[in-house]
Amino acid sequence: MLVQVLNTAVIMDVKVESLKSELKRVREENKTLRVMFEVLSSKYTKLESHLQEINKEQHKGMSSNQTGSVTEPILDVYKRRRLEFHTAKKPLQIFVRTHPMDDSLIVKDGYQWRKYGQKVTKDNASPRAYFRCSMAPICPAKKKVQRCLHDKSILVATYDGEHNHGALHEPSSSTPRGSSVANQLPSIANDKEAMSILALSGLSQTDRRHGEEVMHQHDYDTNIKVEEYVSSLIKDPEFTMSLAEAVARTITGELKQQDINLNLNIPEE
DNA sequence: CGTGTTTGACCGGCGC
DNA sequence: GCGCCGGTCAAACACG
Repeated sequence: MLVQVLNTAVIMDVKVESLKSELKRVREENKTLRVMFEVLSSKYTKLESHLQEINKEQHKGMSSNQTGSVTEPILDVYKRRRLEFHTAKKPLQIFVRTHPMDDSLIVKDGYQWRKYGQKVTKDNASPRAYFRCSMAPICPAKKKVQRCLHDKSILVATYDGEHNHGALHEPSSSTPRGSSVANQLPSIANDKEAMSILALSGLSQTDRRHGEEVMHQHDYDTNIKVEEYVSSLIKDPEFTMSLAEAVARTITGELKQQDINLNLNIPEE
């Protein structure tokens, strides 16, 4: 009799444990799906407004051009715009969050840069620093670094020209000069500061993990594409806002769940 | 002394 | 033509 009761208790314990782990798994999945949904709905809203804009333009075109010329179908216009967007030669911009107390204009990107000028521009009180690549004797690559107008802890690096040399400079054990920009050599793939680019946009833990996986590939071209994509997302206030809301909701949701767990006496991980 | 930074001067494009 | 402004040059300076 006693043995039977004990057996039942053990079976119940096992069931409770499996249910707890299942609950944990579902909670994690739910969290991920919620963030994904927010991202998707944000993109959908943006696309919808974009489509409306195109429709308006097409109506304008039809009313101003009613002499019988063939108007471009909406989808063709959209395809053409996408093509224009992707082929447009705009300078690459990356955003790097630095320590608030750090007032240097140093962006660690794996290349060796020599500063050749500094200017205060009209649109931004923070000075803009000009750098040239010093890894190769005649490398045409240049970059400009300036603090963000709205957030002084963010550095905006604008890249011009392409490097005419291949491999990135590996971190050197020797440190020739303390304050030199040339000492900023660590590869972007291993640089936590570079990863803060991702943190800027308020991405979910899942997205950050994905970002880290991508950034750990030792392929600079891929890194540049990721940075381009991330910086375009950062520049989109709608995306940032909806993500911030999603994260806030996730956090409040978790707090509520903790309350439920306390009431049910379920331990939180 | 070599290498990199700082900073005022200079140059060229652009708008009026 | 003129003035503004961003980008570059180069002499002076700093540092190890």
